[in-house]
Amino acid sequence: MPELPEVETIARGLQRSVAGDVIESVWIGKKPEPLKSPAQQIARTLEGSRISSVRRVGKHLVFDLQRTPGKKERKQDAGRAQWIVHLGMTGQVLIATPASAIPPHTHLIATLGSGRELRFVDPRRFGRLQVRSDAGFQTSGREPLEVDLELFSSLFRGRNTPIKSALLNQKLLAGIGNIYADESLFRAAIRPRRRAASLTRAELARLYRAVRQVLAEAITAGGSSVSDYVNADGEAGMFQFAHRVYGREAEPCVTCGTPIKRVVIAGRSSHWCAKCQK
DNA sequence: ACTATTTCCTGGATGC
DNA sequence: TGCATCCAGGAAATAG
Repeated sequence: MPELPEVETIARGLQRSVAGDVIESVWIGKKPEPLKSPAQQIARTLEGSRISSVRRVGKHLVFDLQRTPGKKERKQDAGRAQWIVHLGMTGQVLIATPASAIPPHTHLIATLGSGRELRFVDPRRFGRLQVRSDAGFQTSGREPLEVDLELFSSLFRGRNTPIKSALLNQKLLAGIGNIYADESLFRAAIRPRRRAASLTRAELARLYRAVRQVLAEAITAGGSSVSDYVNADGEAGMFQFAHRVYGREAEPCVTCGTPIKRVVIAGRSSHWCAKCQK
């Protein structure tokens, strides 16, 4: 499941290998597509654009594009556009050669000036593609690795929802998904069902630290490959071997040996240690 | 204004 | 062995 560390890993790989390349042509599949913008508009925006950079915003991949400036566009956005990819559960953006077999559930192929292809593959079609004719894509949620403790704490003030749900809420923090929410709460020794507003200053400080630590370590490890996740070069990550609670139901806690519990919160499975987390 | 629940989607695992 | 059912979950939509 691509969350912040996985998307960051993909973005870095794409930035390294396709930034500066030009999208020459685009093929978009026929079926009901995982598109937020009309297919024609996506194709029109991508074709002929130079990829100036690829970066991550929350769980989104953002391709910054440079096009031949049109007359009607505002000066600051002259010729600028963006291609935004949300990978959902099973989405992949892969760099491939035209000769390599096209995997099932390939929804978009962008042929690059360098002769390679960028392919968007997504079996379950939870992913979403969109384009913009400016450079203004943003998320309302804050970047977990950029906020300070005070702002981080203020996001949870007055919220009666479980802290697990609050961590998953992309309008508060952008990029944390089920894996890193569970791992952060374990490291902070906080139970997932605790009401967000009930956390003490000390607990918020521990959670802040834990979130940053977990995300940073996961990025270093190239992300967690639990189901389909691979980076832009098709390689798996390693952080799944460092998970302390996620996916470890009934296995012994790495700290105290108590079997890890699993409960459903807000429709998501939550893994935690009843002895270590309060 | 918040919060909780439902829905979308398909491959892989499980059960009879 | 084969077929049906369940499960995974991000985020938008819907309900309360």
